[in-house]
Amino acid sequence: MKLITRDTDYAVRILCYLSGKKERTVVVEMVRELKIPAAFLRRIAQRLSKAGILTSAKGFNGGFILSAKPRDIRLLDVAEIFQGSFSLNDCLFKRRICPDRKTCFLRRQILDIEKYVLEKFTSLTVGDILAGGSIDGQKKNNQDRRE
Amino acid sequence: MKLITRDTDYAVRILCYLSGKKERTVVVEMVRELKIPAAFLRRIAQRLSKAGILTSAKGFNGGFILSAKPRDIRLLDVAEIFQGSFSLNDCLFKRRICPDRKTCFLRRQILDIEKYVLEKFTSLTVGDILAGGSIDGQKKNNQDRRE
DNA sequence: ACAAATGATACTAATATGATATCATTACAT
DNA sequence: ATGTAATGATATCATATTAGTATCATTTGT
Ligand code: FES
Ligand code: FES
Repeated sequence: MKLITRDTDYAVRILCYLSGKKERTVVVEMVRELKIPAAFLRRIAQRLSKAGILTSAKGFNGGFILSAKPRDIRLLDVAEIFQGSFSLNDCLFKRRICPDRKTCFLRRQILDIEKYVLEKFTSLTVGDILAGGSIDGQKKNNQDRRE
Repeated sequence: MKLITRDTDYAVRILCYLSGKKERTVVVEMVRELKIPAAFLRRIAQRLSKAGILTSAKGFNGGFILSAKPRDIRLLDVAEIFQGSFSLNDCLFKRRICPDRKTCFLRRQILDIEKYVLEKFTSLTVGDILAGGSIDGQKKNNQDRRE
């Protein structure tokens, strides 16, 4: 089971890479550095752009650039582009099988987990990922708190 | 995204239903009550049986019965039968893309979530689900604690 | 021997994920 | 204005996972 799908994964990489850039960056360059299949990377960049996370420019000096600072790009927003909204309890009502969803204990537990994931993914930003990767430590507090 | 797949979901229902039975119960009866497609329900019961969670008997007075008390059947064990082991961070190493997994902050976060889910699913038993569904309240404490 | 049950297993269908390919559009440079 | 370098939009294909079906073999009580 995957919490993060490949597209999201690639998207995060792309965003991390672009965090180090001040100017627009072209797909071929990203491909060179990130080793992601070109056509796929392009489509991902396009979706990020459409979602407003990247800003793009066509034509000669075109390319992609972050629309916001790394620490203002939340993992949740990125993940939702590719994986839809995070709702973990598709479990039952969809097909109306659970006898009584109001009192369903299992459902409450899953909602709890969902809440936890949501909090993590909301507080986690591209900036955090970058900082955690190189600097390490100290960054732990802002997500060690639930509710 | 689903944390619990349909098979697991059905399995839990089956287990809950069988919790109310002292004698072996036959597939057709479960189908009648649970409205799960017969062939599918049967296959699920068989897998539960193979995993030792149900005990089965062939032939005339055959059927399925719980192998243990409801409160000793953990959701984790059930889920793992149908969904494999719970590891949420398939994210990267599989294809060796993440530059440095030792310091990867994102990975640490996902491991955190994984741990949380594992704890919930380990402490949650069929007994809890039953109790939560009918009695309500009071049962909350044993899973409101992480780590 | 027969009927009632599960055991084992192979198959099909639908959906989600991962990846590719192609044509349209824009923008700069000459 | 024309060519080229870029992204935009979209259609298609491939693979994996999930959901569900079908069938034959085996066991057991009467
Ligand atoms: S409502 Fe989801 S398991 Fe009961
Ligand atoms: S190791 Fe999984 S995101 Fe870096």
